[in-house]
Amino acid sequence: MLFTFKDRFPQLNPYWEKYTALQQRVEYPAKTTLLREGKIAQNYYFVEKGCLRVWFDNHEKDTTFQFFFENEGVSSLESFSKNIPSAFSIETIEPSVIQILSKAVFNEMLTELGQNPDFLLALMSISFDRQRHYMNEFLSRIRDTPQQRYMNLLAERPHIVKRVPQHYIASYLGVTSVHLSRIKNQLARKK
Amino acid sequence: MLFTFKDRFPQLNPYWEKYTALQQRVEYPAKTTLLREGKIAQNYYFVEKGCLRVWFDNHEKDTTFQFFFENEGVSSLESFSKNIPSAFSIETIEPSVIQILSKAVFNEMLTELGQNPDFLLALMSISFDRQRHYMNEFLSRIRDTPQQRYMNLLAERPHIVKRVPQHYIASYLGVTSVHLSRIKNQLARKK
DNA sequence: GTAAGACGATAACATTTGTTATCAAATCCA
DNA sequence: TGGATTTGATAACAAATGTTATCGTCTTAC
Repeated sequence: MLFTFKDRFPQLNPYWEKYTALQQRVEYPAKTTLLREGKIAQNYYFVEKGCLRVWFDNHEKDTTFQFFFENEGVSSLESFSKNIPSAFSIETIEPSVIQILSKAVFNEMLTELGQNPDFLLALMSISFDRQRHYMNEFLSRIRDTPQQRYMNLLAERPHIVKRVPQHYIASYLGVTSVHLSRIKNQLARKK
Repeated sequence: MLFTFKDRFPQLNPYWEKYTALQQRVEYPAKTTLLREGKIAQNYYFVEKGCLRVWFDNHEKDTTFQFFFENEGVSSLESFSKNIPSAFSIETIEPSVIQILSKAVFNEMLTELGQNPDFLLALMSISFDRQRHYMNEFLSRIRDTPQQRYMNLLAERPHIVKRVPQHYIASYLGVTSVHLSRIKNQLARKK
């Protein structure tokens, strides 16, 4: 699945710095697809400025399941490492500045660091964290009403609600944008 | 999460046989709780005869997310190995004969086999399989309508529909038993 | 600067699913 | 065996959510 590297394991930062130099820095306009569902991931993307969303095609509608902002990184780890088609797409929401780490550089990194226990432990830990993250995402979809999910988002990650257009929020909550409008209306009324 | 051992890795069966001897064999009536959500798992359960369901409390309702039949084994691996409260309950559906592997024996096993790469690889592989399994379960809940989920179940695991009471099937599909009746009615009509 | 498109609110209506209640059949158990 | 419980179907109604359409405002692109 997805993974995020930088600053999660400070002991790895020296290594990271070395490979940071090998990254490409690219500016993309809004709504640019970086990775298309069904394609094989070739890069790891690190957000310097702007924001991304990760989504999959759900019978013609789209289901967003994560947003990424400055200083967060993302790839389809499964696709990236096993050369299998990605289960989701990654695209920019705002015009964004992205640092790209290519698979070639990543593989070089793996070769060099693959024997380093810190590195392997970091990889595993990242992998487990992501598993837990997605498990909780999905559980929340089953347990909570869209309204509860929206209130959680407001309380815990208000920056998302501020920066992301409402129909993507709706797609993340699992409802239509019309219904999200209703939810906001109800909440405003209650106050 | 849950995990299943036996026969998935034939190369481990010799080891398994040894510990099989240390299992307890217990008969339980129907609807007996083996592990209660919130408690710390003390055992691994292997179904010799009968069937189990795994479920969690979802705002007073129950959400079933897996069934286990003969020759399948289950525990809350996270709870079991990290001594944290289990996220779900395990209970019998039919009167069942269960083989119990205690945590003490499991730990002994770990000590003895923890250096065996086959064993470690097997553990990791089992863990990844389960992750994928639950990911797909949850994805199916988001992507598919209850009717599609029911048809999948009929097509892919008809034994479940045959043996498990309908309200558990409904809880597994994520609908009320009343609605499952409606779904069955619609499907019958179409034929 | 202006036209086109994106975004968000709202209304009217449709569809899906839940809730409660009732009934009949099957099963359990004492 | 016979009463209690479980299981499953169905009806009537309620609640949640989707669909389509309209409108006003705000952005974006040229």
